[in-house]
Amino acid sequence: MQKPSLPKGTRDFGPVQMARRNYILDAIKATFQLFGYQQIETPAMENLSTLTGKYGDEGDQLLFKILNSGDFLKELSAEDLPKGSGANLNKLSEKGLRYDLTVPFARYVAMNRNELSFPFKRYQIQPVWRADRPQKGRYREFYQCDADVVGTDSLLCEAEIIGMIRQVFTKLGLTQYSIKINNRKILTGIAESIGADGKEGPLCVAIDKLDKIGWEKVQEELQQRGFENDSLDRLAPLVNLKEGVSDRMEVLHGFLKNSPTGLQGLQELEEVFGLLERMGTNLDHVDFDPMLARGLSYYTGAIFEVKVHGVSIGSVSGGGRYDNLTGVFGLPGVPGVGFSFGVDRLYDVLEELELFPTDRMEGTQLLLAHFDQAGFDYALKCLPIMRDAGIRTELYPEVCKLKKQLEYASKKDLPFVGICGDEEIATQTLAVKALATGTQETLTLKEVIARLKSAV
RNA sequence: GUGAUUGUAGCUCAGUUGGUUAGAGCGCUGGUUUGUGGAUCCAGAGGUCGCCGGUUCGAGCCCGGUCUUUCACCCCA
Repeated sequence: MQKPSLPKGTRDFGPVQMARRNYILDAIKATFQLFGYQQIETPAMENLSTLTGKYGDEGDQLLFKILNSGDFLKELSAEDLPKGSGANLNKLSEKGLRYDLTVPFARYVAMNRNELSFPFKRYQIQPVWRADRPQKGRYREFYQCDADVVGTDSLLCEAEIIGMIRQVFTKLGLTQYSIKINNRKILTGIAESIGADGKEGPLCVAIDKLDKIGWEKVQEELQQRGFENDSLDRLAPLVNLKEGVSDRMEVLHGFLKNSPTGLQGLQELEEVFGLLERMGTNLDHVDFDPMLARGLSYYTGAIFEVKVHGVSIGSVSGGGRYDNLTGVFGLPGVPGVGFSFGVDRLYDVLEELELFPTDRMEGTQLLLAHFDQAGFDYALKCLPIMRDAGIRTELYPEVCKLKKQLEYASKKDLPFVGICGDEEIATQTLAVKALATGTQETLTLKEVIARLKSAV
C-alpha cells in the first residue's frame, strides 16, 4: 500500500470547484464567440524545437521536457556523459509540454497559412505547464484563456478587447475594476524624453514595480541600472498623475512633444478611445496608465492589464499588441493583438467577493427514494418521466432505509426528495419533501414537474 | 535557481527537559425511532507521528538527508 499523492504544484478540481470554474469559463467562451472568435486546441506536447528559444533563458529552464520513449539512452555515448544534461538534451528529449498558448498558436498559424483567412480570430482554453517553484496562486499546471486576432493592424481589435473584458466582468457580477491601458511606443517615448534613449527595457522592469515597492525604491533600482539623476527628475512628474484619461493624455502630449514615436503611441490610444465612443460606449473602467509595463519583450503597441479593486489578488487579465508573431516559424509580417484571462485568479477573486451564484447550477434537483422493492420499481417508472420533463433526477440505487437515503440527499445538498411508498404507488403520486424547510406535500407526477420547474 | 518554512486520525490541531498503551474537537460507522435528513444521547472504527538514515538504554520530540506545504526573491498567470 502506498499513500496516494499529487505531483508538486498540481491539484484536483472537485465537483464544487468544477461547477464554479465552468461558470467562469462559460461566461468567457460566450463572450469570445459573440465577438466572432473561433476555438482551437493544440496538443499538450510540442516538439522541443518549437518551444525552446521563445521564452528566454529563464523560460527554457521552466520547460517540462519529455524523455524519449523506448531506450532513451541509446543515442548517448560514454564521452557524452561528463558534458552534463544540458549538452545532451537533444539526444534524450525531443518533445516538451506547452509553456503557453501563444507559441503553439504561432506555430499553428504558420503551418496553416494557406487555409486560414486573415484576419484570423481565435480563442483557446487549455492547461499549460511550467517547472516553476509553486507558490500561492502559482501552479505547475494551470489554465490559460487566450483570444488573439492576427493579420491586421486595425485598432478596432484593441477597442473590442476592452469591450470583451467589460462584458465578461459584467456577466460575472464584477463592478469595481480598472482596465489599465498603455502603449509600448509611449514607453519608448518616455525613455527618449528623459534622455535615456533605447533604455526602455530596464526602465520598464523597474517602473513595473512601482505599485509594489514605491517610487523611492524604483529610483534606487534605476540608479543601479545606470540612469542619470537628471533622467529621474524628469521622470518624476509622471509618477503621481491626476486621475482622468483626458487630463493624462494632455500631460503626456506635453511630455512627449519631442518624441515622434511617443506621440504616435498617444495617437493610437486616442483612436482606440474614439472607436469606443463611436460604438456608443463610454470610457468607464478604462484607466490610461503611462507607467504600465508588461512582459515588454514582444509587445510593440497597446498593453493591457486588468485589476479588480478591493482584493489581494494581482492582475486577472492582460495582453497587448505584437508585430511579427510568426516570424520565427518562417512567416514574417503577421501582426496581432491578444489578451488572456487568468481563470485561477478570477476564481479567487469571485470567491473573495462572494460572487459565485448560490443556486445549484448543475446538481440533481430530485432524488427518488423508496422503502422496499415495490417502491423502487415504481420509482424506476417515474425516473424517465422526470428526466424527459427536463428535471435532473436520480434514483437511489439500493433498497435500504429511508433514513440513509435522506442523509444522502442532505449531504449532497439536493433540494427535493420524492418518496415512493405504498400510498404513493396506489395513488400514482410522489411525496415531495423540500429538504431546506422539511415541508412535504403529496403531488401527482405532473404537479411534481410543475412544482420543480417553478422552484428553479 | 537563492533564502526561509511546514508535515501527528478523513479534516483542524494538542502532545511538557527525550520516558510505559500518542490525545481532543469535528467528521465517519452503527444504535436510540421497522414511512422521514440536519439536533440530543450511547457505542464503535480509524495513526508505520511524511519517508530514509543517525544519536540514545529509550525518539512524535535531538541530528543529517530526502520528499511535500507555504512564503519572499527571480520570473510570471
